[in-house]
Amino acid sequence: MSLEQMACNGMASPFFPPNFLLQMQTPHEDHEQNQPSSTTLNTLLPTTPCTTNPQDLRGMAALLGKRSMSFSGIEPCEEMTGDDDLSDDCSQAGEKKRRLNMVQVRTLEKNFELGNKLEPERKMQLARALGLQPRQIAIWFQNRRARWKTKQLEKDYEVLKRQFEALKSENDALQAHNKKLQAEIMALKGREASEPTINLNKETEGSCSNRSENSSEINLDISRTSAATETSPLNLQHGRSFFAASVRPGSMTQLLQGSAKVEHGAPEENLCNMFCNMDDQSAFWAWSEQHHSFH
DNA sequence: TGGGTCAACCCGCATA
DNA sequence: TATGCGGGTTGACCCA
Repeated sequence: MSLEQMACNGMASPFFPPNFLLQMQTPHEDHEQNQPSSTTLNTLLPTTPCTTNPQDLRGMAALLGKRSMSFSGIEPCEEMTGDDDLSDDCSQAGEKKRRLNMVQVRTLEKNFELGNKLEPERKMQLARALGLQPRQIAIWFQNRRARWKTKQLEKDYEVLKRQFEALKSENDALQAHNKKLQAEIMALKGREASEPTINLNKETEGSCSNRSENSSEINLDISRTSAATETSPLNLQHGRSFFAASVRPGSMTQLLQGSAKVEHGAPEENLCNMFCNMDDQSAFWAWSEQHHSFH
């Protein structure tokens, strides 16, 4: 006999004491546990809940939670009456979906907090304690993980959006400062042209060129720089080098390191990809705009 | 009545 | 090969 069959028949698990799950619940929940649980309800309700119209059970189900759910939980096989067609997991074929009651959901949530992966023993124990099929427990954990991931993605997106907007405003300020410096250079060049007698000695030229190489945000090739600036402030040919040079040293690393810590590594990887592959900026902007009304 | 939520299912993939 | 998981989807249910 398999574990699932044992749970299906309401047999005790060989791995955990019978009060394993109750021990994990808070006193508050113990109080609620005094309310009729799905298991104790079995003795209060007709012994054929699966064949009873769910609408008739809503009044009783309302006792279990704020929302008036239909009575939940597929009862153990031994509770089934007659020789209704049963699927492999003891549930009735064509049965209507029923929401889990508040006690079941709370217990499952507590267990999810303990660990979002479901070991077979825990699954069987939960199934037995909550009067659900082991498959229902597994499905609930799968769906719960999916919901958690969705929430996490929403959080990551919000963090990323704030960081991007901060970075963009910083970039705008630097662009403005760059333009101002270029204007000053233009003025100096104009003055230099009007005074051709001034000669720069070789030492000065060398230091000047070195400086221009080291501080790449000031490009003395005015024609090229201004053209690039006019067409697009973030023209990637020049914009990227400008971007890399103008952002404070390590600020990008800090930005990425400061992103939301998540258990799965993918979002952090995506962060890197997003910033490292900024060639397709139009796509990034479109995505950003598209997801603006995420909430 | 349309949209949101959730249990349940299906399919492909990874792994022991 | 059995099992579990993730992603996507379906259908029941609830609510404004």
